[in-house]
Amino acid sequence: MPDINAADRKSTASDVAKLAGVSKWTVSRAFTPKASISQHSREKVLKAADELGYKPNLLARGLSKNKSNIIGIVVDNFENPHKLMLLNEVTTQLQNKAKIAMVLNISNANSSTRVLTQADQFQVDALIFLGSFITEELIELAITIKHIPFVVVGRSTDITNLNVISTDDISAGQEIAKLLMTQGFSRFGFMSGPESQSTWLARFEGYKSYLAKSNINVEAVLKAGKYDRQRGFAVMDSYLIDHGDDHVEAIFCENDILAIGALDAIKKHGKKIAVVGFDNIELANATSFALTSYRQPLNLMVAQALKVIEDPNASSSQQLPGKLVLRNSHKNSQ
Amino acid sequence: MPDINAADRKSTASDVAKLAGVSKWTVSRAFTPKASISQHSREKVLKAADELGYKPNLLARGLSKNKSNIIGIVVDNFENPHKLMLLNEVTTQLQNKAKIAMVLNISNANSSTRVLTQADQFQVDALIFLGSFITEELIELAITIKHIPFVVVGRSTDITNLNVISTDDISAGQEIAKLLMTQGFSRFGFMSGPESQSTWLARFEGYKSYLAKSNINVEAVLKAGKYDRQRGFAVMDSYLIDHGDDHVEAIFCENDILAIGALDAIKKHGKKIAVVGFDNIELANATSFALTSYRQPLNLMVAQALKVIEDPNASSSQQLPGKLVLRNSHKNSQ
DNA sequence: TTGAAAGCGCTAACAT
DNA sequence: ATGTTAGCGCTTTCAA
Repeated sequence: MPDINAADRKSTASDVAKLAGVSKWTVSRAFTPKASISQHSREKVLKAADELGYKPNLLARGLSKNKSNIIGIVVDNFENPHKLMLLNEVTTQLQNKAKIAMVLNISNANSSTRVLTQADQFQVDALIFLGSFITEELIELAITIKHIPFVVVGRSTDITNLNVISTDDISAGQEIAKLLMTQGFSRFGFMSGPESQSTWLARFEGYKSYLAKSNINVEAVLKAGKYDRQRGFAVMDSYLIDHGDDHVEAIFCENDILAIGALDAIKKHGKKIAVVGFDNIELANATSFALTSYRQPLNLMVAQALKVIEDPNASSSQQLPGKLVLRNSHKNSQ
Repeated sequence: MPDINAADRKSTASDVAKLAGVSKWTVSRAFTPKASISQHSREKVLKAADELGYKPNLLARGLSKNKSNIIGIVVDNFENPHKLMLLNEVTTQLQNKAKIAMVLNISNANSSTRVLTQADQFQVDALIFLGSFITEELIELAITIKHIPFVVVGRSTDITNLNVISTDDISAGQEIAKLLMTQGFSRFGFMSGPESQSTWLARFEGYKSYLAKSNINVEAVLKAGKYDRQRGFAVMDSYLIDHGDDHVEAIFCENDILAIGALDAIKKHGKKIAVVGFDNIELANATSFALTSYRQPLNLMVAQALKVIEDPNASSSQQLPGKLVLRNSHKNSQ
C-alpha cells in the first residue's frame, strides 16, 4: 500500500534522508553532536528535518544505545507539600539534561514490587527515591532489580552500600538546638515521624547531642508515626492533655507538616511552646504559623543525585548544608 | 565473543526461548494475552522466563507496536498541594493500567515548547494537562504536536475542540453562593487567581448567577493574579486596608491556597469575613483555618480523562459533580 | 499451533 | 566523510 498517510505519520530518519539526498545514517550523524560529518551535509539534513518536522525517536535511540534517558522517581507519600518542591527540582534538572522523569507511585495501595518491576520493564536508567520512607524491603527490591543504579534523596539511613544524598541533618539538628537554647528554654521535646530500623533520625541525633553538651535531656519524644499534619496535631494534643501545665518549652518537629499540626494543638490549648520545623514549605510562611524552619538545599541535593546515577564510580553519599529560616515560632515570646 | 556477561545482562525473549526449547516468537506469544499458543508451550515459556527473571522490554514493545504506554502529565505549577492530590490519583490509575506517567514540568524557567517537544520525542501516547493555567499558546503547541491526543483536567475553558474534564464548576459556584446566603450574609466578594482570555471562570459564573437571582451583586472581585497563598494574603490585606469597616461579609476564593492567604489577612485585621475555598486540600482541615471547601471528584475526573485519551472517538468534555465540605470558615459566627 | 521473515527507528562498527 | 551491514528486543504477517 502506498504511503497515503505520510503526512500524518511522524517522519523518520529515512524520510529526511530521502529529502536531503543522503543516507539515513548521515541523518543520524547530523543529530549526533560530535559525529564526523561535513558541515555541508549536516546543514542539508537539518534543513530537510526542519521541513518535515523530524525529531529523533528517543525510544528507538534508547533501544539501540541501551540507555533510555528515563529516570524513575519513586514517591511513597503525596501528602507533604515538600514532595512538590522536590518534584519540581528533579523534573527541571532532568529536563535540562534531556532526560525525563517517570513518577513511580508506591504509596498506599500501590504495590511497590509491581511498580518497580514496571519501571524496570520501561528500562529506566536509574531510580531516585524522593525523601521516601525507605524500608529494608524496598532496598531489597531495588537491589533485586540489579541492573539499575539508585540513590536516595533527603533521607538519612545507616544501610550501608547505599547512595544517599541528604541535608547535613546532624548539623541541622545542632543548629536548631542552639537556636532554642539561645532563647533561654530549658525543657525540650522532639516530634518524630515514621520509624523504621533502617532509617536513622540524624536530625534528632544532632539535636540531642547538642543539648547533651549542656547536660540537658530531650524530655519528651512525641511519636507521630507518620508525616501527617493530623498525626502531629493528635500527638501534641494528647501530650498536652496528659501533662497539663507541666510541659516542654520548646519542640523540634521532624518536618513542617508535623510542626503545623503541633502548632494548632498548642494553640487549641492556649499554651506557649516554641516550635521549629524542617523543610521550609511555603506554608511555614503563613502568618497563622510563622514557622521557623530549616531549608534543605534541594537544588544541590538533586544535582548531586543526578551526578551519582550518571557516574556509578563517583557513587558516594553526601550530606549537604542547609539553612535555618527564622520566623516567629521559635521565640519565647511570640 | 561468548556471552560471558549473560548473568548480568537482562535476559531477552531469545534467552527464554533457548531455555524453553521454543522459538522466540513463541515466547512473545506466551506474553500476549489472547495469542494462539498451546497451554503446554505457554507454561514451559513462563517457567523458563521465571527462572531467568525475564520480563518483556516495554520500550522495544512500544517501538514495534507504535504505542509506548507512556503518558505525559503536564504540570505548570508546583506550589499548590492540590497538584499532589492530582498526581497521586493520576499515577495510581495509570499504573493500574500498566501505563506510566512522565511528568512534564513547564513551570517557571522551563520552556514549554522544549519540554513538550521532548515528550513527543519520547513518544508519549497522550498528554494530560493537570489543572493547568492553559494559555492559547499552550494549546497551539499541543496541537502542533498533532499526533498526540490530549485532555485538560480540572480547568474550565471555552476553547472549542478541546477535551476538558472538570468539576461542574457552575453548580459548585451556585452551591457555595447558596450556602453563604443561608448564613444570612448580604455582601459578597470573590477572589480570582490567574486570568487568561482562554479560561473561563465557571466557578465565578455560578456564584454570581445564583446571587443575581436574589438581585445581589458580587461587590468586590479581588484579583490575586496567580494561585499563590502570598498573593491571596496580599490582595485581601490591601482590600481591608482600603475599605476599613466597609467590607464584604463573605468571600468565595477560587481555591484553597488563596483562601488560606485570605483568612490570614482577615485574621491580621481582626475582622470577621466568611471564606469558602475550593479543592479541599488537606490543610483546609487544620484548626487554624477550618476552611469550608469544595472537593473535586478527582478519581472520576482522572478516570474519565484516561478514557478519553484511550478512545479518541469517545472524546468529549465533561463536568463532574463535586461535594461541598463544611467546616467553620463559612459561618457568620465562628 | 508454531517457525520464519520482515520491520518498528535508531546507532555501532566496519568498509570505502 | 559517507554508505553498508548488523543488531537493539519486540511484534506482525505469512507459511507450514
